[in-house]
Order: sequence, then structure tokens, then C-alpha cells
Amino acid sequence: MALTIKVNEETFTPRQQAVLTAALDLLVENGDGLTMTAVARRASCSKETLYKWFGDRDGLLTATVQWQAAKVRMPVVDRSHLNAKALRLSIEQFARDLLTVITGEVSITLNRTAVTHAAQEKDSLGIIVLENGPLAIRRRLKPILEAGRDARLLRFDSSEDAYRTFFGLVVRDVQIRLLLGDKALTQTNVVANIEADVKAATDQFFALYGAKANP
Amino acid sequence: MALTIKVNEETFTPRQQAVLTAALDLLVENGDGLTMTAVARRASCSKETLYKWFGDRDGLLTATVQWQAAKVRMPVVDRSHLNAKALRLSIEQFARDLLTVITGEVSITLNRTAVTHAAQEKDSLGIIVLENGPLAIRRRLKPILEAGRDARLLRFDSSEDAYRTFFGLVVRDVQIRLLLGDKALTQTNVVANIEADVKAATDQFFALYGAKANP
DNA sequence: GTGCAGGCGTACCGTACGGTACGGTTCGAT
DNA sequence: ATCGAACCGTACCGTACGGTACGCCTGCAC
Repeated sequence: MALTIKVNEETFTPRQQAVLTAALDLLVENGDGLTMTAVARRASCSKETLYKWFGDRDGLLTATVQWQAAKVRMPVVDRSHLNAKALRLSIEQFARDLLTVITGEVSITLNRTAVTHAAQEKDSLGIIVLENGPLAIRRRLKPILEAGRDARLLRFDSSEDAYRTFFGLVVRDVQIRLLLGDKALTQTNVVANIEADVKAATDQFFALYGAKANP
Repeated sequence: MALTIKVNEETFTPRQQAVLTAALDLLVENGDGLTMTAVARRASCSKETLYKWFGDRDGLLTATVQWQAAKVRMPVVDRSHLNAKALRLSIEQFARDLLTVITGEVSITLNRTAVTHAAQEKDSLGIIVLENGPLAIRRRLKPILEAGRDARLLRFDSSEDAYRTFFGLVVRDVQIRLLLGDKALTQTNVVANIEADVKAATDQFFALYGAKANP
């Protein structure tokens, strides 16, 4: 089944990647204040080149988000021998990766940019971010969950529901609070608690979907 | 304990409220494209009046968000006689309210606006939205949870953790997907499933924190 | 060397929008 | 009737920014 957004390998030249890096840095620094002039100056290139390469401002933005989002590659979990311990470690690893990603400055910036974009009837960036963020984890996690069910280690009807519950248990209100700029949730604070949160979320997930849990 | 943001009753005149309504309508319609000229035209008032009343564009935006966010009033749940059934109904009611609010067009617009705002080193709107959204529910839910614990119906160490887990179980990935403009999640689709989701989330919450659950 | 493609830097244009100024109108107080 | 405050409508200003044009330089092909 084809994805709605084809994740192009969209090979950029090193020079172009330098431009995209500059654009991303500006996004992270100045928030939404990304101007073509600023990118050109930061990347030491001419605006004309930007327009030649990326068409318009939206094209540059899309290329930046897509290029960067695709770089978020989560380590693949070994699925070969699936005993209870290995399954638990895999789940924990997914939780850790998910929390690490969404609390990162780059992720926050990309999500904010995409949300802002979505507020203007443009959903392309949102789709890209979704596709490379939550949905990427889902694509990887679902097979593990189903393997766990086949091995009688997990119990659920819908792997989709199981995934979404996992997402909720892990992310809770952290992402929305970070996106809204909640100062009480400085990143160091969150990062320091990641291990504890990972363990708690995994415990809860197994309590709900472990083979010994009530159906 | 004082809140960081004082929820001013900030009494606006009817005429001013009409202006704020126009501003909100424009926000919902045109997304972020809120211009002072558009508000003035929609509200049949002069720009000069806008600046006189609200100072600048940011003031108008803040007033609009604050005024509207404060209008999201969730029904108070009866806490007088707390048997198992009443507790469960209360929890369900909170889940339903939370889901209903965050899937509403107004809430999506306000959250998007606040996120956009937060992307520009301004977090005031984010705080307002947080304070009147998730945190408002938290303030209401926590006493219920603690009463449930006192009545030996629930079991948990930290009511804060219990609340955040509840939030995660209910919201899951719905809010972020809506904010990102996920078309696969049309509102009617979500709204149609609210009751089932409410029941599932409540079941899971009691499975984790009910008195009979494993600690 | 000559020609040319790619790209840098800068100047420039048009427009959209935040913010201000001002004349005209309504309306209540005295 | 008169005055003044509030406010509407509109014209206007300044600026920021997206997008374009152009002159110049560099490096490569032949």
C-alpha cells in the first residue's frame, strides 16, 4: 500500500544541504521568523539561487522539513528471538526513542512549523511531520506488537488501538505542553525523567496488554 | 496557591465582545490570517478603536484567546456521594469533556494560534490555553481522584501522575494529529467514536488505578 | 585565451499589513 | 441648541518581506 506522501530520497547536493541546514538553524533559533534574505545570508548564497532550487518560500520550507524529518531515524529493534525480556526491552526502546525525539528542539521546531502551516489551509508539512514522526514509530512498532501477540506475550484485538494507547501512555501531555511553550517543562527537566517515564509507561502498557492482564 | 496567570474576569463590553467574536471567527475561518483591517471590517468598527481598546495586534489576539478560552467551562461533577458507580461516571464525564473540547474547531484554532505564537518567543497565549484547557481539567479532576483514593476506590501514589496518565489514555495521538491537519482524522470521524473511546480510556484507567488493580 | 554556465551580492519592485491621522457622524449630558 | 466624547470610515505612512533583475566573479571546456 503506497503512502500518501512518497518519502523521496530527494537527493540534495552538499551545497543544497548546507542551505537546508542554515534554514533549519534559523527556524530553531528565530522560531517562525524564517525569511529568504536571512537564509541566503546565513548560507552565503543568493536569493536567486534559493528560488532557482526551491521554487518559492514554501518549497524551501517543505524541503527543509522533509529533509530534516527524514533524518530522524530510530534504531531498529532486533525482532529475531522474542522472549518476554526482549519484548519488554523493545517496547522500552520505542518509548525512549519516542520521548527523546519529541522533546528535542528540532522536533519541537518542526512540529510548530507544521502546525503553523496547517493553520493556513496547508497540510503538506503536517503530513510530512506525521509521516516521519508518530507514523514512522507506528510502522516499526506494530510488527513487534503483533509478533508479541503471536508469541502469546501480548493480548489485544486491534494493534492500532494498542499502538495508540502506547503513544498516549508515553507522550501524555508532554508534547502539547512543549509546543505551547510551557516553561514549567524545561527540556532538561523532561530529559532527566525520561528513564523513569519510560519504565512507568512500559509497566502500564504491559499491565494493560500483557498476556497476564485482564482482557 | 496563586496561579501564574490570573484568570481575569476582564469584563468586556458587549460591543467589545462582538469585536472579539469577529476576531475569533476570522481565526477559525482564515486560520492565522488575522489582520487588523479584516477584524475592523468584520466587526464594523474602525482600526483606531481596535488600537484604542487592545493596544496592538498582540493585545487583540491575547484578549480573543483569553476571552474565548475562559468560556470553555466543563460541567462540574457531583462529588457528594462517591460510590464506585458515581466515580466511574465522573471519570467518564471528564474523558468525554476533554475529548469533546480538544476536537472542537475553536479549540484547534486556539491551540494552533498559541503554538504559532510560542514559535516566536511569546508564550503568553500558550500559558492561557494550557491554563484553561488541560490544567483546568486537572484542577477539577484531581480532587475527584483523591476522593476516590480516600474511599479506597482508587490506588496511586501521585495524583499528578494519575492525572497525566488519564490525559494520555484519553487524548492519545488525537490532538497532535488534529493540530497537524491530518485529513484521515476528520472531526466527524472522531466525534462518532468519542463514546467508544471514552469507555475504552476509562476501562484502561481503572485497570491501572482501580483498587483491584496491581499496584 | 575565449566562451559560457553557475552562482554570489546587491539593488530594486510590488504588495501586504501594522499602525496613525483626520474628517464626519451619532448621541448623551447640560 | 450646544458641546464633547466616542466611534466609524478611509486615507495615509513606513516597513518588512517575497520575488525579480542584473552586474560581476569563478571555474571549467575547448
